[in-house]
Amino acid sequence: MRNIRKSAPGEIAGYPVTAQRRLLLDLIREAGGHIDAKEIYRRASSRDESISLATVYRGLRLFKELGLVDEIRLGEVRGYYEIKRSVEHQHLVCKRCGKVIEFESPLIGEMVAKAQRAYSFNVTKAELYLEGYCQECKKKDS
Amino acid sequence: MRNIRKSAPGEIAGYPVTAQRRLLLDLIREAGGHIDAKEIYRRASSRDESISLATVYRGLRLFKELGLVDEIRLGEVRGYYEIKRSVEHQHLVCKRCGKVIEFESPLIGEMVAKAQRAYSFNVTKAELYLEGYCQECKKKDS
DNA sequence: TTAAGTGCAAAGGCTTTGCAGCATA
DNA sequence: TATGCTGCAAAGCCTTTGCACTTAA
Repeated sequence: MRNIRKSAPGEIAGYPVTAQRRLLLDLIREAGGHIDAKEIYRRASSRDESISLATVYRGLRLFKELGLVDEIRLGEVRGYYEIKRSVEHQHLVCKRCGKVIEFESPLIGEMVAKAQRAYSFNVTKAELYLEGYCQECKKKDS
Repeated sequence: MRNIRKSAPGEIAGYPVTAQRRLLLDLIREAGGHIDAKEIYRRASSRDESISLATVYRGLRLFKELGLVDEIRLGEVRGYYEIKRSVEHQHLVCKRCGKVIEFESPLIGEMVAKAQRAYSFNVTKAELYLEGYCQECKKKDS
């Protein structure tokens, strides 16, 4: 983990705000939900032909370190990114059609509290991943 | 997903029980907790010099499909395997020392039930991943 | 001006696959 | 005996890195 600079102007605290970084953040914001590096690169390329995949990955790593985006995993595959939101949310994924539902649950907080007490941990991150079949896919399969 | 054969003798239902597969399953059992492909390969090689990494991966894929092992993710890294147990359990990982605590929580069941109702999903898998700092590492860092 | 970012291409990990030979059932 | 597993090596993905050039501050 590199040192993260404190205090700074611009949205990418302490780091140079380049056109590429601005573009990448915009794209992740516009994506609304989760998006992966390849898709970010594809969309970025249509606005800036010369942007490289390496820059996408370097940007994503920086944004993660700064807490601007979260890297999440859906199913077996990690490498999806989304803008960090104030409220933590969890993912429910359909194994057949790939639909992703985001939801919040107060029970998560309870579980974190329990685990902290039981194991004397200081919990900094909690992810719940649920997988199954959505209503339509249940029907289609039967 | 390949077709899984029904009804069969031996522990690897319907599939030939080869020496390699038996060895791999033994190793995963002996590991007790989570173990990754590389480490399985390393340990397997010491008992069977000629076993190949491809066989390890093919075995793991088969065991997963048959429900004999679970593939889990710890932190950013997926690719850990463990013998499937009857009771679902969750993981709590220390970001500093890497210690992994497994725990069970009845709240998971509640959350699954809630999600099923709220989104008409048929939930088949639930994973909770908690990350933070254990007691010792909290002390050391301060 | 100068530390830091960028593009390009090459390299790294991990995982999968094609193929010929071998083994289980 | 016949299906299917194995070892080997090559190929595939995704991600990172080295280097020379460019740019934000």
